[in-house]
Amino acid sequence: MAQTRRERLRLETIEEIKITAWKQIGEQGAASLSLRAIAREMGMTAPGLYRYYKDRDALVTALVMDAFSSFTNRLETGRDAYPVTDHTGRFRGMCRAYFQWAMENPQRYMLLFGTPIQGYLFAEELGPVAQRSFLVLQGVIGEAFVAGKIKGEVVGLKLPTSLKVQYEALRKFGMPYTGTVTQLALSVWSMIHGMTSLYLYNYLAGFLQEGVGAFVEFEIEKMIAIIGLE
Amino acid sequence: MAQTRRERLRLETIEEIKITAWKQIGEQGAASLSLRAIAREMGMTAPGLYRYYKDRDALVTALVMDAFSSFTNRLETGRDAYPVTDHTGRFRGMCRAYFQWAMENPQRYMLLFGTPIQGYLFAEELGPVAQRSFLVLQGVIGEAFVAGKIKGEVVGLKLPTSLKVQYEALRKFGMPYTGTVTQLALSVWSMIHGMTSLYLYNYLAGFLQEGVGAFVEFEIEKMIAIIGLE
DNA sequence: CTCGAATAGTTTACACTGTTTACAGTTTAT
DNA sequence: ATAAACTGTAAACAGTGTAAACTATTCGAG
Repeated sequence: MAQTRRERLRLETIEEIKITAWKQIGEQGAASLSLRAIAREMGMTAPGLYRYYKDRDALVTALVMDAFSSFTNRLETGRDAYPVTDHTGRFRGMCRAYFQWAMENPQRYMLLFGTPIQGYLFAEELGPVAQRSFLVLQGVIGEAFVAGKIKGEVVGLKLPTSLKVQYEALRKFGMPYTGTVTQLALSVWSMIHGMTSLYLYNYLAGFLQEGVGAFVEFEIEKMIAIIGLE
Repeated sequence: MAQTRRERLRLETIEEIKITAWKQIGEQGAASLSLRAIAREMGMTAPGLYRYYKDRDALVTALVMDAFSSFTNRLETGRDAYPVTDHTGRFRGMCRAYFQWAMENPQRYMLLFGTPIQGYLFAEELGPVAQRSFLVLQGVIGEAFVAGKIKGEVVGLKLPTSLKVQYEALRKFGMPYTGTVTQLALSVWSMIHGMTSLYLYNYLAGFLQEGVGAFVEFEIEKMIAIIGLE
């Protein structure tokens, strides 16, 4: 017997807690997430939740992990809409997926990449999950690089030795690509994240009413041109 | 008599509240800013603070405004370390100032560009102050453009009409530069903000221990090269 | 200088929050 | 059937922001 009745109920409750939490985050933002409100909506008392999560931070960590895998899955889906040989398409698909996921899940994105909530410190177990999403980006660029499809002048720009040293050190810990690729990936990530978060925090609203999509599209094409993706 | 005794004390108290608030934000982060804690440290009771700020949000707004002007001043100082004819220098100086200010005032930066705290909605009176900091960036690029010192191919990339239309509409509201300049400025802002916030939120720590400075420097030079600043 | 008004601050109170402890009820395994 | 494990509640503690009532101080005008 794989699963007793109680175990099943337990998993369902854990799920219901998270669903209720996301619902409230969607309605009122991540910062005002309240255990008591969750319990209230679930028809139970607040201390009961402590049977499922050690404390508020543990719940937040679980939410962040779920959000990260949803996010990463979306990046992969966007990438895989194009064949493995179409490096430009895969890059474009992934970038679009990034921004679209953020637009559809603004609160979730802020939870991942915004100011840590209420003294919430990045939990230990979160590292690997967070890196997985970066690996998608790095992979797209890395595979293009390996295939010789990155022909922009940026490749020529010599990395300062201080950076090269650090990136090379990472290779001994399993980093699969060269320093140039890592630098490019971090650069692209910064750009996409910058556009996304400026948009989500309403700093672009004064300049672009409905044209944010066009702005992002344009900048994606610019990145492709700069990298020299083929 | 320019200022009565009571008026002087009042201004001093307002100042002391803000100083105390910044002290606590620096120690424990912006999210856990507490009126009661501020009052406690000042040797008074919490409701007393309401004589000076309508509520917690009003205090936050005041803090954000102060932070913005400190930030903007720093950008201007960084820019003005180079003569008006040295557009590249001014751009570089401003970018460096941006990142350095954020590194020295991480909590302040997060307050400006991070997730809005506790249902705190961007206050009305904040718009102009926020835009002033963007105008510095736009001005540096705009002046270079006017002087014909932007010779990169990006200038050639044709803006989609949907974007062009929006930027041109802004010109009737006092926007001093062309659409190309605005697009470039928004792009550069996205990049710097992206690097800065990824760094501040510790997402770069896994890749770059002490080398963040080198990373940012490198990307600044890349932007200069891409824009074709001379 | 005196008196009424404005201001500054305290006390008290309310409605929230996360969390702990002690206890009761239910389910499971032996 | 019984003991152990688990799930939940009730009560309580220490925080929080904020409102109302009240007191003490300071100010400007007569």
